[in-house]
Amino acid sequence: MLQKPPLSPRKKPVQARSQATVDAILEATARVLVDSGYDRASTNRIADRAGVSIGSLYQYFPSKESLVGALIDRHSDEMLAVFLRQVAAVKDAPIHEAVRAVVVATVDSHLVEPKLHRIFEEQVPRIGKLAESLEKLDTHASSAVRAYLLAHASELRVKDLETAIFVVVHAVEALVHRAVFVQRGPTRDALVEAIVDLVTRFLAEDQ
Amino acid sequence: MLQKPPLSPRKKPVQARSQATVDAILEATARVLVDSGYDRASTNRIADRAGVSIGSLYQYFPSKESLVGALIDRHSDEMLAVFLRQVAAVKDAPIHEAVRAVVVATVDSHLVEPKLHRIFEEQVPRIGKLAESLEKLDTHASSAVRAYLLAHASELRVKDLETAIFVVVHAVEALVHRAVFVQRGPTRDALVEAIVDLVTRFLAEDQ
Amino acid sequence: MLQKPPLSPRKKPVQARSQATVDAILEATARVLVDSGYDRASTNRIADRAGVSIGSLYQYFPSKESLVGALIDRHSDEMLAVFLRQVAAVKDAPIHEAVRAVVVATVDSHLVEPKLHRIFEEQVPRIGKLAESLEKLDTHASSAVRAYLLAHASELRVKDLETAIFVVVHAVEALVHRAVFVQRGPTRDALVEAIVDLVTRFLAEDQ
Amino acid sequence: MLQKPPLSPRKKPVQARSQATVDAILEATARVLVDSGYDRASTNRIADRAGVSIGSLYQYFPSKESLVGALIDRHSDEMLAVFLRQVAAVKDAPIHEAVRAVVVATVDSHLVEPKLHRIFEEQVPRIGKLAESLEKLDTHASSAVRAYLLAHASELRVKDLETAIFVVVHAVEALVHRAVFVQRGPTRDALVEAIVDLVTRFLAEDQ
DNA sequence: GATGAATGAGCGTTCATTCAT
DNA sequence: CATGAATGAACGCTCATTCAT
Repeated sequence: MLQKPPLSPRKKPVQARSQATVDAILEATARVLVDSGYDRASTNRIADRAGVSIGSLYQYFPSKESLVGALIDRHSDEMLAVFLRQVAAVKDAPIHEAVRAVVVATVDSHLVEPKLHRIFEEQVPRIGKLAESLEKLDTHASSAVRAYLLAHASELRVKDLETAIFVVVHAVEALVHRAVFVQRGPTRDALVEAIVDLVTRFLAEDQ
Repeated sequence: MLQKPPLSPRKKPVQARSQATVDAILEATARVLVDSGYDRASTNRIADRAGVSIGSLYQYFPSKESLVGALIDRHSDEMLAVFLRQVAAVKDAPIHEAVRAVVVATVDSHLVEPKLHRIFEEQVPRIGKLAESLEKLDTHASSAVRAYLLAHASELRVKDLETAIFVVVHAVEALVHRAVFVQRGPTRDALVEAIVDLVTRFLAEDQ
Repeated sequence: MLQKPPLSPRKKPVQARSQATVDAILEATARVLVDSGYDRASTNRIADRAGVSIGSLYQYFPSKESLVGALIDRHSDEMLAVFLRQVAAVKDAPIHEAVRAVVVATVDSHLVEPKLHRIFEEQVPRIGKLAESLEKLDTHASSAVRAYLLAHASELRVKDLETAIFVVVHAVEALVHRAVFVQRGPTRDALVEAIVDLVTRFLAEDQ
Repeated sequence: MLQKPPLSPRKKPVQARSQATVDAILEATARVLVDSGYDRASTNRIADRAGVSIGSLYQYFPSKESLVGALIDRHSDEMLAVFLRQVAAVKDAPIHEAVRAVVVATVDSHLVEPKLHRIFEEQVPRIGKLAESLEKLDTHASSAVRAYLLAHASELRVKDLETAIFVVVHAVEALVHRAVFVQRGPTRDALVEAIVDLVTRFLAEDQ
């Protein structure tokens, strides 16, 4: 379901043109969402910005929901790439270091297109297929965390692994979201330290 | 709930009639939001459901935003009442017990009108005045937590109190929200235990 | 149809109260019209400003049209009073002096409540009974001019008196309206001179 | 009136379809205004009458104001064409003849679509952008008069040219409007004679 | 395929007017 | 008589979607 790098080279020219159109539409969607917000992001406005007719837009995306869903998917993939790259580097590191990497990676992934991400989180209704798209990131992040924790099970103080994953992933995500987007409250650095502390103490005994 | 002491005797009967209408409108708003979601909750539909003309609705609420905002305020007050009542009971209790009370109180407050709460969290765009209303609960919950932590500062291992409050309040809220509403994931009881553990270890040394 | 000074003193007390209410409503109408314009001057807003219930407003005025019509009548009476007082003073004066008096009187009558007058002229649709009310001033001004011209017929160069009256009254009115309200164009004094010149040359031979 | 020289060949067929729709909408606007008056001329009614969806109306006119403004512009252009054609023919004629031509041209221009013109003058509120559109005719008529008077300055008795233009244009317009639309009063022919007399005596010495 | 004109249900909101109290 | 809560038709306008060209 993810569009990975060009694995199937057949019909490239046609696909290349199509892909360019699709990209233009998705780019326009992102820009209109950021500029106008979800409620005022009409498909006509998006087609205009993409330099594409509204008819063409509907050729590639059968509904507004599918269009926004595709953009969310694309954005999730980008965030996930940032997250996984950083987390992969510490897959053998001790817990404290790994936790810090997860928190920082979460922050960095939130900085990919922060305005767009904020609109996804705060304006797009979590309904129908959009809800699924918006959950995608969690699911994949959970997998990465699961892999690490399974490999380091002996160092953990928590017993119920699935619950721990759930707690860690969602606590980190919620706190980072607020750290990145909400003005009031502690500085971002102070928060990162606190989140690392919170999660580390939860997962492992003091060494 | 009306007419407590005769402080302002003028317009009392008038107000009673109005209040009934206002209540009917707010009730209808809640029901329509739950049944149809925020996007399909039109003011005309709400007025219909309230058994009231659209004109009456606009006599009491100058805009859809103000109507939803009023309902959010009302709902926040109810949740807050549940939360504060339970938290007040442990204001002198040791940290572990207090944290458990906070987590359980958060869960209970989420069960006041869970479907409505979910709409507020997941469908109402965090924009303009609605954003403020949606923040109300956090602000008040933070105050309660602040009061407790200030009184128990000597027992805490965290130094930066404001950061700790921020972390605790938002982590608990985000995790409870998911515990209550999202089907996949651990059982609610397991989660409550884990959240208590997470927060307790963060705030205080093992005794 | 004009309310002249208290000619029928019976039932004074009752009428006094009613009259006070009516006056308050008319005053409020004038103020709301000036502040908000005709389109946004709702009967509810007017009743509010008058410190009177909407029900009472409709007790005295059966429709918005009748309310605005009454205000136009009242305003026309005030303008007419100013106009007639000044014109009466020159009823035996030579034409040039009389014409000047008419023009100046027209200007002065436009300054009674200029903002209100402008709204009557530029925003109130000339439809139904309102059209009649708005014509009232013309009719009475024409009568005054007619009386003068009849008395000075021998000095006139124009033969068709009714046509002359029509031309004089409406030309003066249109030009004075623009002189008073429109920013672009000549200064008011220059215009007054020109209007006097226009009308004098039209009515009489140079002496 | 379309497609004169092939200057911009792109979108020509497209434009033709659009232009037909725009024309239908403007025509319907004129008819609805005449039939129902400005206040009852709703955009939905106009779209209905044009045999076009309300959405199409708003594709071409972003607001009711812009729609009525466009119609006023179109109508002003038509009136102006009639006026200028007749006035141009006498640009070298002596004053008396030129004045007569101006008055007759003003009458004729008022007969282009008299009912519509009356609506514009008497029902459309002179507010915002509509005020500008409604002034358009005056401005252009003034220019034509200015050109003539400048060319014939030596024959004039008035010294202040701008004031004279102002007086002539607005007096003629106001009187013609009444001559054409108001039932009571002198016959139209008598009025035309009187207006010509009024203006001629004002501008020039008897020859 | 691409185009963009066209659609129309539905939205939030206003306001002259009525009528039970 | 006065009140003001209640009414509801109607308004200007948006936008996801369709379909003839």
